[in-house]
Amino acid sequence: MLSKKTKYGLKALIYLARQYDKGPILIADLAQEENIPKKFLEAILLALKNNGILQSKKGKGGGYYLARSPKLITFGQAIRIMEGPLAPVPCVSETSYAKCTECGSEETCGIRIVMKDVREAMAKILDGTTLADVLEEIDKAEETQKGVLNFCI
Amino acid sequence: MLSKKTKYGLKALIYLARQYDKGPILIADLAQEENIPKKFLEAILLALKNNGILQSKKGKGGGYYLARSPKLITFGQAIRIMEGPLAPVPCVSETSYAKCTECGSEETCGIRIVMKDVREAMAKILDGTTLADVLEEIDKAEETQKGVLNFCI
DNA sequence: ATTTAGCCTATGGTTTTAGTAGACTGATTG
DNA sequence: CAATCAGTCTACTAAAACCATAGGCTAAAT
Repeated sequence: MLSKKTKYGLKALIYLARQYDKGPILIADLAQEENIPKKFLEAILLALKNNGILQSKKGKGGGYYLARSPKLITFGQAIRIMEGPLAPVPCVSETSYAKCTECGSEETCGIRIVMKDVREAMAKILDGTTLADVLEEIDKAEETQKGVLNFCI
Repeated sequence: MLSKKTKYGLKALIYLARQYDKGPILIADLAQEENIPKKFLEAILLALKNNGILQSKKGKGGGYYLARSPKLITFGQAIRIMEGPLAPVPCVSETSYAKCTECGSEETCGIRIVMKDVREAMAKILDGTTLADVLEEIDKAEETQKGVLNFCI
């Protein structure tokens, strides 16, 4: 399960993606708009900044904004920053491999064999989905919803 | 990341699958063989028993054994018992759905749209992989390893 | 110089994880 | 029947992770 931190972070990124090229957004506004504790959000955005996803401007007219186009930021990148590696076990992680403590031979570990597939399936989706993709999917879903609504009326 | 509890549990299940129809296995033996703290393993096996994956016999000649054929026990079943739902967010869980706290409209939530795909991909693998499958894959991997070894000699 | 708004450090509460201890119960066997 | 064996139950603890909150510091704009 994703932590609240990660969910907050993803919500913030989607919000910022929608406001892309509209200049810096205040933490306070973002927090209020998305119902996220302001101080907690500060820490999250800072982490995303320190990892190159966001940029910030201090002082009046300041705020946070995406470091690059929504087309170039993926869910995978963001989740790894906030939640850690995607891999269910460290020994199948591409981005931060580590030997499993007392897991005899790596090649013949049943857990590893299965989890390798799981990691790959997750990575394929999360590294293949950009913020721009998500905005598009949200818009599509909203259109569908509107259709349902009209149908009901 | 899988918890140690889950890894221990999976290891135990694979071990018991290999010993299937060889009668009950002692917790103590399993713990020693797989390097798992005995008391911790006790609790794990009990949970797996209470959820219908394992059965046990008390007294002399007792121990634990699979409740049914390794072909009928999947990784998905076991992981859900020890780790909880596969879904990254509760609102896409098939086995224990729950509304996400303050996630406005479910249909148009960007996080949900993506995580629905992730859950499906994971479930497809984990619910499609039985203990019997894993044993087979391990054997295959061991054959390959032996080949590598012979080649080196 | 003052205000604005992000940055940094510290702290606290709650929950989960990992593990331990010890008494209890049910089954077997001599 | 009693001794022994082996799983079951209750309780507890230490450490880590998670979810925040408080308050002062620093950089930028006017």
